[in-house]
Amino acid sequence: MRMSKVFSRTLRQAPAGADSKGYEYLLRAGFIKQLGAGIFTSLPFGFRSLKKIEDIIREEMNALGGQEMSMPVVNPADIWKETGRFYTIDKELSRFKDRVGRDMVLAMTHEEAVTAIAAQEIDSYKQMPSMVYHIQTKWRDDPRPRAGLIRVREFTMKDSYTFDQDHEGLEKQYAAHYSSYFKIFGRCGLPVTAVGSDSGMMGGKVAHEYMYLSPIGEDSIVICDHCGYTANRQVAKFAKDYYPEDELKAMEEVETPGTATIEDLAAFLDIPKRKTAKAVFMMGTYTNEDNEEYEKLVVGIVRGDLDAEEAKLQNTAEANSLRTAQEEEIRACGMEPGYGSPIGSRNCVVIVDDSAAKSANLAAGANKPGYHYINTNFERDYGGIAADIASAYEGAACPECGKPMHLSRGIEVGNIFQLGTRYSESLNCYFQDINGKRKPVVMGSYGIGVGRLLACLTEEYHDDKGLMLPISVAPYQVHLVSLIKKGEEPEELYKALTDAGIEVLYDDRKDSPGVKFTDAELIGLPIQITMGKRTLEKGAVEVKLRKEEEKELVPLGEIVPYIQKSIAKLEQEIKDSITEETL
RNA sequence: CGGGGCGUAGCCUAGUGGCUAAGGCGCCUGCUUUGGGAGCAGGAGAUCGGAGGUUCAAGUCCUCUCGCCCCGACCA
Repeated sequence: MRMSKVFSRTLRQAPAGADSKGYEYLLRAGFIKQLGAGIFTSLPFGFRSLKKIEDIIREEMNALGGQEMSMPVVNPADIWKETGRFYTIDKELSRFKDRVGRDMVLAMTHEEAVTAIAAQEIDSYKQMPSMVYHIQTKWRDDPRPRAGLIRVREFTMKDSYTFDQDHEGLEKQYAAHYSSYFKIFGRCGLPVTAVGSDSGMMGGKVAHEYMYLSPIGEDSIVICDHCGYTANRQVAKFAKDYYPEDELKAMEEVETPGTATIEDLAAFLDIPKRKTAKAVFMMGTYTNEDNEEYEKLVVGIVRGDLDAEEAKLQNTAEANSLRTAQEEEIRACGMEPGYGSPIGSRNCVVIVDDSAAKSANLAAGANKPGYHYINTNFERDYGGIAADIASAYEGAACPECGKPMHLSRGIEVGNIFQLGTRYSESLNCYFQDINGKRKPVVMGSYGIGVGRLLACLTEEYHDDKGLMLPISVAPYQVHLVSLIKKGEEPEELYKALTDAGIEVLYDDRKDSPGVKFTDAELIGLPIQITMGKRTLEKGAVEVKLRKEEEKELVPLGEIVPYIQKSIAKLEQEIKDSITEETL
């Protein structure tokens, strides 16, 4: 490709709003262009990188026996109604009506579509195990897109789906994906950590997320350096201390003026925070049998020294979603904000973290401003579901080995879910087993955000001059900078390299050397060749790797094999860095 | 959905009631220049996001509206 013909242009200044370096360089180097909030065009450079990522994914999916296909972005709403997600997912799912008034949705994922198709294709155990995938556009009307390609509304996702006759088969395909994903991210050069995760709207039980650790990440993940336990904070377990006591003391109301927070209460009563119980009030959205939505107050109780984890609370409460409750809503259920506890409450779901359930004689709100009870005890004084709803914190004890864990920020670039039979049952995707028995197909679902992966790579691979993407995903392999005004040498070299199958971006522009060098660093192709009068007189060109400072003088006659060797070496470095990971 | 910020040429910005909206980068033409974002000369490019209003006069003030960014809520 000739720089003089490239459709996009490089920018000297970052457009306003480019808040991270990776995003800034993607814009400045002309990889992407924003069209609306969370809506981006991939310009030719960006498109080439994305295609390379897709090809890596494609190869690895094919290696697992996946069959590529393509499912439609627009789905009839019926199938989404059958699985219930038409009703349980909020505005993130865009709905519209076609010309005759039929409900339609823009697919934000394809469990419904793939299951509906599989229901027609699969009817025998002999057809499984089976796996299909596609790399396709998704639309999710996220309330707040941000950080360039990290969180967008329209994006490309690889999603694969597995079909098995039993759970054992699913586990095999799941484990195969688990390893395959490490290979994919490894081949792209992206370091990732797999963490146990919340299955969220997907349903199902087992799920992992692949996290690129970065301070700009929006997820908090918990890591035990000692034994390797990792989990998204939304589901992270940790070893809790309990404080049972032999004697359950009598509950007693005490006046505690101005103690609406746990800190104030503990100080006022002169007790440690762990001797108190904290209440969080959320409004949960539920769906009844007629698919009508209704709200119910969800009360989470955790011991005062811990915090509640909303995702855990939502899962335990089996709510579609949670939002912070307003004061009137709390009072309507017989509780008092700031002085609240489930004692005497009504019409609400009470979830009690085991930290509070298994600790005795805690101080809790008396549901009356300025008053608390002391010596409250779960089951004696109030009921509810005992579960783990506490949030893991920096230094919390590992649930596996007991050593302190730490928190990190991460960006989710991929996820894998064991769906089970949730979708096959609701969409009637059944098969006959070897005994002729009808059973629902056991499914798995596996995603990778292609654009987000590129965004993470640009966060990982840049310096103060621009991008430096790994050769496996860079838009071209070689940047040929010509400083020659007259003569056919640059054209000949460009042709020789291209003829040898090397991907070359050839800067044939009339601009000054400074402009060309700066652009070459900004775009950051892995290998840079400079052809100038200075070295051409000696019959040589200069070769430099983007990530290194040293320049090499290479005679023109040897340049093609030299570059081929450099490419092979860079590719080998990536291969060598890939570690095998198994579940 | 709550809070904050910003919309002036492809990009960055100035202009805070008064003459024909200013500058830098980029772009076009010509000449010169060519190993680190060149120089000179000439030129094109803006219904100042949109609508309404106040005023003798609005990019500037007011109202509404649309869009974008950030924080929070939310989210695979």
